[in-house]
Amino acid sequence: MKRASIKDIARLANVSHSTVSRALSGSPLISPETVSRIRQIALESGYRPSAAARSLVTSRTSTIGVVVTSIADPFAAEVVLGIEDAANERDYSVLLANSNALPERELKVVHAFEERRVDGIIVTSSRVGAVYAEVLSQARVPIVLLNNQHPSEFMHSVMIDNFAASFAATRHLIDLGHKRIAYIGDRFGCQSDTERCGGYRAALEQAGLPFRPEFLVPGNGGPDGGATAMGSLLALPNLPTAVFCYNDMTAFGAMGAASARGLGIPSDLSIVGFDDLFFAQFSAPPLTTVRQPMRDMGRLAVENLLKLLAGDSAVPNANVPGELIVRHSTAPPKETN
Amino acid sequence: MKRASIKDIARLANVSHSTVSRALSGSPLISPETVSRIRQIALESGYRPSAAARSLVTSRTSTIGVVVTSIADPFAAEVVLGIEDAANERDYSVLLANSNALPERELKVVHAFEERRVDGIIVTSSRVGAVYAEVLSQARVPIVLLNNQHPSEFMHSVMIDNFAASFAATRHLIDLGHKRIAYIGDRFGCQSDTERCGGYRAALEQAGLPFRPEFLVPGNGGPDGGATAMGSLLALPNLPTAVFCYNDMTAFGAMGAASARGLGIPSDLSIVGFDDLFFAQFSAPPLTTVRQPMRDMGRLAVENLLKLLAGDSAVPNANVPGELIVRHSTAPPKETN
DNA sequence: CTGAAAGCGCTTACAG
DNA sequence: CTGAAAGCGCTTACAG
Repeated sequence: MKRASIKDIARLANVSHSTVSRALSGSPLISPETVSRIRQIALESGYRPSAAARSLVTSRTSTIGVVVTSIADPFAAEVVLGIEDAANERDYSVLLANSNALPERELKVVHAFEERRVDGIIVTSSRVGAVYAEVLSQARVPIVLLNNQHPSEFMHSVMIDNFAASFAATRHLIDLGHKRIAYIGDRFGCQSDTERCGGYRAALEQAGLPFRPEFLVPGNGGPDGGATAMGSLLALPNLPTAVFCYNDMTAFGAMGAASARGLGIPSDLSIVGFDDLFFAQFSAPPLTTVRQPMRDMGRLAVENLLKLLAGDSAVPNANVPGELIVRHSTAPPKETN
Repeated sequence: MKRASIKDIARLANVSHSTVSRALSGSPLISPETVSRIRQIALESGYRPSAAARSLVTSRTSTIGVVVTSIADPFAAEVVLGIEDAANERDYSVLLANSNALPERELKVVHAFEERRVDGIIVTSSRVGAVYAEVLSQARVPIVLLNNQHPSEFMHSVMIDNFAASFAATRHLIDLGHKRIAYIGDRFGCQSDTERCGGYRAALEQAGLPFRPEFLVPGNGGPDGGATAMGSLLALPNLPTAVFCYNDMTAFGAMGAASARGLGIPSDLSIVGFDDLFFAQFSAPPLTTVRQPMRDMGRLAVENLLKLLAGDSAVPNANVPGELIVRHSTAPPKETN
């Protein structure tokens, strides 16, 4: 049994399908009685307007495309929750796609979004390089990048304030009395990493602490990278007493590696993460970290996207502050040297 | 600048738009030269077919709707990753919606899916009651429930084998020498909970161990529920030496509460979870748990949905085996009593 | 207040 | 092998 169309309703109501269309869309032209009669019939017949037919004429789909590297990444998941909530409130739907960081997938995803004529696109914490930026802009719709480098003036962005948050995280360690503080980063060259590292170095400098190149080691954003990086830090002749990590995942891996070598956290080594994933409160020990308001950032991304869609030409890029959450992975250093 | 349509290509190629349509869709009717000429022009003009226009005539959208309670739930996120991967491989897109366990959201989501004419729907680990089942079936498309009760014969389901997996988990504790084993469940009445509890009791019975009603306490699927439940367990005059938890989240909360009261895990108390979330390896201590192949279950859900869509009337409900993963939250009990 | 007509961008019988 | 025509389910000027 096919779905009822506007024509079916028209027949039942003895009016033209134009009238049905108007009545259902709340046009003030139609008489109140006609409207309620038509609405009643539509309700009874389980009528649902066809979004496809409507968007064919309005050339809007009320859907937004969201690309994440992987929805299984807890950061992305929280952001997407915020996106979907905000979208839903405004009667937008979200088309979700994982790029898996594969260029061919990224391409395919954008094609799918183009064919489905999404009204706008949000890209979350992927590494949007120049090539992908080019591909994305072919979709000719507003694009909001979340925690991404913003390579082009055509793309709006929502970013955590990496510099200030990292400064505060490092400052926390310094205030505790640490003088030998290391930084485990992401893969080299990613903008967030550069900015977080910048905040770390600025805090060191402001406190008059020397910057030691051997205390700066790259990771890969995951626990394995954190573990490996911690390994090379622990091979140093002079160990750090504290480590600021690019993100929580990195910190989890780093803590695991340090514990495995018999170091107590925070007694021997303090650790700070970045993100405040849900699990940061359950790690061993609960992690001191910088909270990113992930859901709010997701919401903000859709709000700004919608403004862009509405033709607002002056939507400023958003810079969102982080918040230091002190838990049990940080403490004063053992000996004051 | 508007997107090129089939008519624009037709004009450029000096053919009718019917020919363009056929050439682009690979119809064998069109001569090879014409096909490649048209394809070339389409490529140059950045042509993308309009999914809306196509689905208006084919009445298929190549879109599947996915409802989760919350995408921020790591279980749901892993499942959705599997769903999206499998869908993408078959050139389907996924429309994602969070119900937040709110009836009005559930209703709205289904309406959105209906208007967008999704080809099928997957509902993940929500509590699909009779009312929602009714609402869902109004969409008149195939529905696959993942780890949900299957209230109607019209809905296909993919389920973890709760009974066997819980039996194995409890059996592991028994083999370790535990005789006083508690179970922290989900909210009362959920089917997964009933089945997991069933496996627990069957293992007890098979080992000749008495079932103690006071060792059976409900949670709520989250860490807070696990913590509360652990609290009431620890108030008992005779403590259990091991606790099997409904899921990992519950176990995390339970472990936290036990540790907070000075109990060593696993020295004083063994804990087993269910799910094997990514973080189970990073908890304090790393959690012994039952692994659900979440991504594969997601993939299976779309495979079966697509079979249903293809008109296959005999797609059997899937029962997926879990796998016990032994980590460090379980050990033999202290004193053999 | 209501209707007839055109058109959004496709696919697909029906003719040739 | 190709084209003209109809139609999918809507919205929206244009008339009345």
